[in-house]
Amino acid sequence: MSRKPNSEQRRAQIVQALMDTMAEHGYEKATIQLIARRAGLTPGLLHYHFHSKADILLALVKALAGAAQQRYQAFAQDAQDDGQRLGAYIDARLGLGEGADAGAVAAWVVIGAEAVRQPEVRAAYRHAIDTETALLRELLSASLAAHGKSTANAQALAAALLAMMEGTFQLASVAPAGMPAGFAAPMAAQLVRRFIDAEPPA
Amino acid sequence: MSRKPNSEQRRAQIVQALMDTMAEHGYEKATIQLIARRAGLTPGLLHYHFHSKADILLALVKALAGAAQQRYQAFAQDAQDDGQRLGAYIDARLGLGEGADAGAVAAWVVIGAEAVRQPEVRAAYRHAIDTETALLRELLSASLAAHGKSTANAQALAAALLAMMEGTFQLASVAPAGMPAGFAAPMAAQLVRRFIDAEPPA
Amino acid sequence: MSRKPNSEQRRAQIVQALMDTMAEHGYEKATIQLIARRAGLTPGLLHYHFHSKADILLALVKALAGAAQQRYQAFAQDAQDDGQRLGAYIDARLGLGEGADAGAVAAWVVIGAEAVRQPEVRAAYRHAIDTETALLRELLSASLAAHGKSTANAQALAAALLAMMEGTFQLASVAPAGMPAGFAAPMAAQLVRRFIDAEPPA
Amino acid sequence: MSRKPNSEQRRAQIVQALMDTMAEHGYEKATIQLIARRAGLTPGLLHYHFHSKADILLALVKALAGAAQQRYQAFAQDAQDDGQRLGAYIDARLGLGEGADAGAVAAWVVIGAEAVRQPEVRAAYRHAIDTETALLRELLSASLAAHGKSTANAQALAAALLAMMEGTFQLASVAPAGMPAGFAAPMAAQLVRRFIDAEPPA
DNA sequence: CATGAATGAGATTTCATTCAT
DNA sequence: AATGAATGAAATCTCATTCAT
Repeated sequence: MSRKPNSEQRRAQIVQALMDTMAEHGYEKATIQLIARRAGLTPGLLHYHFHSKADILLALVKALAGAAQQRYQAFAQDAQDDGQRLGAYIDARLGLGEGADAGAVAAWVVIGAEAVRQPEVRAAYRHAIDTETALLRELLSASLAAHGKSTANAQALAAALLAMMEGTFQLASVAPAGMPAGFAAPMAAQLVRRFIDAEPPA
Repeated sequence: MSRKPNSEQRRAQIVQALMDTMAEHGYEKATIQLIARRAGLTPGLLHYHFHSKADILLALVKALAGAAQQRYQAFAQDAQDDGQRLGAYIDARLGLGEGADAGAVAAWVVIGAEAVRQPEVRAAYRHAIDTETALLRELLSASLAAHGKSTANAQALAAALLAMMEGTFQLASVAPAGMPAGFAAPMAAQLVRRFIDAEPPA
Repeated sequence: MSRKPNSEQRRAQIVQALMDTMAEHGYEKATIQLIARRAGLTPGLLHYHFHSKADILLALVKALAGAAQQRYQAFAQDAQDDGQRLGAYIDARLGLGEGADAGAVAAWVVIGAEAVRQPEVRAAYRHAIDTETALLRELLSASLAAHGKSTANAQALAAALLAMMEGTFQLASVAPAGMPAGFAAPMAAQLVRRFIDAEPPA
Repeated sequence: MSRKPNSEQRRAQIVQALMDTMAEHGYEKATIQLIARRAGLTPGLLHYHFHSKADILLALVKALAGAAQQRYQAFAQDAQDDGQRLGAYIDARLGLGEGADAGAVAAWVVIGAEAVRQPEVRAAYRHAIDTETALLRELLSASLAAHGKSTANAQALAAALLAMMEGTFQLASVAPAGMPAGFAAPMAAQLVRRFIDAEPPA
């Protein structure tokens, strides 16, 4: 009798098409026409499933943040101690393993710039950053404590590490020359390890 | 008795207005009308002094890169050894001292995203990054050598440090909550110092 | 054992939903989606029961005209003479009694403007107006005759009175400040009575 | 050197074109394209001089209200007493003399319906109505007083008369059959005169 | 140098209508 | 009867760029 809803798939399809298009053209030049064409849909249908283009962007921000969380969960599954969990986190974010996606990274960079001007994007971006910072601080605090070190600098170290990650995404997207692919994760891990080793005891 | 040409002053005025406007609205929404209004000029005059809007953006990229160089020079003026020069660099980039400019930082973030899609912006952005990397590698190599350490990792460390800086700009522009203002420079310095201390000898 | 067709009920439901939506959003902005939502139906179903949106509008015009007729019939039921019938008419149109409906009035105003451009709406609107005029002229003629007055001006007086009613709907919908609620009917009645009293004898 | 501004003429030209187009097609179907074509301009230019289509409509409301005021002033110029001023007012609004404009009347009807749904139009419409009501009440009070009558009903009478005018515009635009052209003004004048004559003394 | 009106291409968005289920 | 996804035409609005003055 009634038609079977397929909105969820369609929405995911559209969000994915925005990501791909944005990675190539930026947000403004990722026109509804282009996104629709890439998704194999008509422009009108995009506005049937999303109120506005900005709404698709918000859905993408949430999708990327969620995917990052899942990626860490997958990487951390077999971790046995705090040090391994921290390593898993760094690998999940900076490593080249399964699921690394240059398009997603480029889209994330573009989102970071859109967050400068779109309040709603900024809020979603901040929420993702805050969640990451909290997780990272937790991991760092655990590692510091496991080595009998003070955790006073855990927050600042988390922020610095997160900044390094965001910056790595930026440089990887635009100026990949400087650092050989795959060096980011080990270097970040080493910086953290040496920092922790040199911390004063608790 | 010719009238004194004021082109250079006008161009600088326009570039500055683009920077201010971009920091608030992003690049695409920084319309010629808005830029002109902010500069106290008329739309037509902008195209008299610049061939296109993209040209103003390129001029801005170069202006910001040049200003960063100058800021380092000023900070390094009184440095007495390699360690102090490295500290001066970090302070010039991440410190809160004179000349720190939230607008310039936000504009730089937006430029980073435009570099994803505009080849000419990407080239100018890469050139700035490459110049920075070379300078930073030089400073790190000198510091490593001064401590009798191997300089093999200088390039990778330079890249990581640069990434941290770019990421700090991003987070400062959009999600300033995580790290207290002014903590970025000391934390970066400490990460570098401990890394160097732990490096094996040359 | 056939299922009972519910078309008539559905049609009435849809027409009512158009009226409510129009009173708030006007005709053009009363989209099929909005009307359907207000009726608790789906967009597709509206086109199952009506060929087009314009058709729903025509049905509404007729429904409102018919309701006005019924309202007069109900008010005039107990009238004993021509003067009471005329008073019943004025009360039915301008009074605040049972069945007065701000939404219907606002929708009628919107219909009046649509009649400016849609020939079919104009025809239906005119038909309603002509019917009203004829009835009103009849009532006025009877009252004039009952007072031994000439009925020569009955038509013009009917037109003036009808104009006052349409204008009252307009002002009540948009600028209700000027006249206190409930004053329209007595004032109209008084204007008519004094006009009739001052008419020359037949 | 600089270009001579012509915005005022252009704006007036555009407002006039909206009025003509609206009188024929209503507001929604008076597209920017149609208005531009009627004005002999390009669509882009309309948005250069007006922020939005709604802004053109607001300018039209004000222009029509202002024109009505001027028309009364012109008609009342030679009036010698209160009765003549009142007559001048009725003629200015309902008469067929110089400056009567079927297009303006139809546009005003459409504006009245737009006022139902657009708050800014409603505000401008109300302001015009309030101004008219105040003027009319003043004229009626003066006439009543001049005849030694109570002015207690001046406000209600003014409202009724204004409603009659608005309704006459409506019927003239859509259902001109009922009342012969030119009968509205005398009938309105007569209704008022007989009402005043029958009022109790002050 | 400077002005600001003008253009035109292209973007987002709306929406009545259709139709497979 | 009913659903709701899908379409495509058309609307408003934006904006870099041009150009007469």
